Amino acid sequence: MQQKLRGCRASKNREEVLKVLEHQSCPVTAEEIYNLVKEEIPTVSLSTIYRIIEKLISLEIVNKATTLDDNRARYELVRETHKHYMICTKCRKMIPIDCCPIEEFENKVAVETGFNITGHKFELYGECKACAEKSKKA
Amino acid sequence: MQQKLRGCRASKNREEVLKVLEHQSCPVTAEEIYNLVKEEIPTVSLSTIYRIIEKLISLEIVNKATTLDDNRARYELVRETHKHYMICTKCRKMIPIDCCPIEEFENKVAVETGFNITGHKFELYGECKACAEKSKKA
DNA sequence: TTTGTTATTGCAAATGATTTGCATTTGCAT
DNA sequence: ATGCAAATGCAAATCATTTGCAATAACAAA
Repeated sequence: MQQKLRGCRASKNREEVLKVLEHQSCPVTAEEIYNLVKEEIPTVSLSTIYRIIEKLISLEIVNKATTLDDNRARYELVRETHKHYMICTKCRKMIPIDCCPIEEFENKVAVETGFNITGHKFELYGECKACAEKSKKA
Repeated sequence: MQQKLRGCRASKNREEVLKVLEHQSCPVTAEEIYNLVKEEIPTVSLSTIYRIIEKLISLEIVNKATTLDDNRARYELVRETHKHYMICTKCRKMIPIDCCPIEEFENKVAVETGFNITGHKFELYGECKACAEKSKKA
């Protein structure tokens, strides 16, 4: 991680944001990051979190993602293999999906359309097991 | 369209919103709808547009979509065959893609995970032809 | 270690999209 | 025509995110 931070000062806040992000298995909101960082550094402010995230995004260390009908952005570390998620429309839980059906499709579309494709976004929506149980009982 | 509107009153504003949406080939923002409706009904207010959209979504006549690092929601009519888009990261233009690689994948994931999948969202990002030309010249 | 430059920070206020309260108007069933 | 609930316009509220500014901290150079 560190080697990418050229031109930046190693602030305590940023170190802590990175530590928090490393422990996440699903994308988190700025406020969630804020609350987790605050446990270690109580004086941190939310705007600082936003500025750190902004910088990490510009360094391509962090990804921003928005989710259908949730109007807050979520962030996650850029990893070697990117992930997709199933999102429960009831409890909003995000469950990672292992594989990605898009990559080969991208090539096909690129050839057919001449569009220079650089990325994609893909999410599945539905009801998770736990919520399905609940609605059966009710 | 009309038959779905049970329990609702046929207001002029809603008729006009539906008419506007029928003429779109790509999802539009609330403000874009507002401006188009205002051409016919100058007294309409933006909050009314938001309320009409909300109702149309709950009736499953309209879909809401958010797009990568664009913080305004976009709306489109639910159609028999759903569409996906390529989005140019430079000019923000949305170009419809004909086919959908997700549907068969959905079934596979459903079986493997027990997740009851009801829908998905999928977008491609890249540079459109026009923007590619421009950056070559520069 | 001290010093100077500049990135980083906290705070409060600004912004932009969307939502809501409320009093008024309208559609439609009776 | 009458009454009631849905729909509306307006202004104010809300929520996530951004920004201005003055104070602080990191780090390179002396």
